[in-house]
Amino acid sequence: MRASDRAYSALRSEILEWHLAPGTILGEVEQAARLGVSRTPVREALARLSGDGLVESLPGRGVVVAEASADSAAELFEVRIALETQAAALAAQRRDPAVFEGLRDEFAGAASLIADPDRSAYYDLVARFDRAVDDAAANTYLASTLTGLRTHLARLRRVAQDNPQRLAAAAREHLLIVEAILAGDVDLARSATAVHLHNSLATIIDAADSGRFAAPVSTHDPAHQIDRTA
Amino acid sequence: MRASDRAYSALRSEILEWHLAPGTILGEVEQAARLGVSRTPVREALARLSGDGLVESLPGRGVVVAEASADSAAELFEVRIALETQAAALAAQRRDPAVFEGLRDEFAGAASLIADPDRSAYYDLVARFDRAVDDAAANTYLASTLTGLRTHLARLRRVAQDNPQRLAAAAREHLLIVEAILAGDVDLARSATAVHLHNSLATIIDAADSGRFAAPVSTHDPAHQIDRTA
DNA sequence: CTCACCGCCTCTGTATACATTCGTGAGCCT
DNA sequence: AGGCTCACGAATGTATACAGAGGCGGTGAG
Repeated sequence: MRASDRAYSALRSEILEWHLAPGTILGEVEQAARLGVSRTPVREALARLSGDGLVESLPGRGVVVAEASADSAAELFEVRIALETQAAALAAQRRDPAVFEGLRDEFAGAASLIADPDRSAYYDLVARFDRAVDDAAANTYLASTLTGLRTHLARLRRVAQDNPQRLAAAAREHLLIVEAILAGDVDLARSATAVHLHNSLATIIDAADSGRFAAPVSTHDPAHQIDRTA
Repeated sequence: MRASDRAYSALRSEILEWHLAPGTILGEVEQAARLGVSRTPVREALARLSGDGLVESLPGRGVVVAEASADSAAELFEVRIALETQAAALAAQRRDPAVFEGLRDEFAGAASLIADPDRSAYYDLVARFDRAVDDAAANTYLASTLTGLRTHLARLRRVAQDNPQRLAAAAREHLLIVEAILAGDVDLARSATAVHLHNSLATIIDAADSGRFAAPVSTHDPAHQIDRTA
């Protein structure tokens, strides 16, 4: 694997998992030393992250980790609802029934996945659902744009933890979307997706309002963290 | 201006203007020599172009200019319609009337701009309209995504030349969108945008079907050296 | 004590040298 | 004659050296 890929992956997951807090300055030399590569791959990684919108390159201040707020979540969902509903509608027209029959059964039995304190199995199911919709929609622009948006979503979800009740409701909403796609019901696929995303956003806004938004998680060596309180 | 910015701008316009045909291999050394910079800024430019989706980096074959077909135009518009309608709807809610009153008058008198064989004034008006909608929608994700999509559109428009009748119709469609936004009519703004984009795509598909899509490829013009004094 | 100016110093931006990998072509073997 | 293998070469990927610009701190003056 290329050093630039490793640098990109490392920085990307650290940002998504809030090990690197918004506002953190990512100096090339510092990151190169920390990641054990030279400045060149770090530069390439930072350029890719900038393209993803995960970092901003401020003139004079270098590259900093982008902000993530409840406001930006609302903006994100204004775009995401428009695109996911379109993707669901296209998927309802073009889907391969076999794939979504499998997903229907999985979402129908998702309760056991949610019961597991480690929810990675459930999130994995959702990820497979997203990919199935993207594949069925058969639109590269749509898929790549949605992938970018979901990246930002993953960053927000980290702080606005879903509670079990919400996850159970989300599973039912997903089930309805899958059934609509299976039935080839374009309008219902669109509406069910809009409802699901509306509720998801409401959950995030709710978490933000109750103050669960501000706590960045850091399991990393504090020596590598930059003090933002100064 | 940085050398990497110059390299990016130069390559970007050459791709958009079809001076670099789809499938052209962009070797780092070759481009560095041609543009008069070293490989480092060229690498950064190619990385940004790859993020824009204007080039693809094939493993082993290097970086090649991305394809552009009528099929990809259809895909592009599936996304673009979803987002532009959303942007128009948001703009109708949040617009500053003064800006759109000015645009309304300009589109109402656009006939003279279209009559001009050099249509850059008209295209400039459309670009200002797009920016005004983006500003009014007040959504950074939406704006940046649309900017990316419009980049690809500009590449397609180059080969599917709009005819004067189509441009006149487009100006009327734009006028209706502006009026809807001014009136704060969310549904009409959405619908009028959908109609406009539907017609735009139809024009492109039509151009493709009548063979006007093929190859306006110019020869390799060494005069495209970038101006280093700028 | 505060503000402004100057200088240092670190940072980014660029160029270039080096290594590694992959494609291509030729030659040999089957 | 065709296919496989090896070697050469050119390309990318990486590291590092160098230059310029900008920020920050120190010092001096008001």
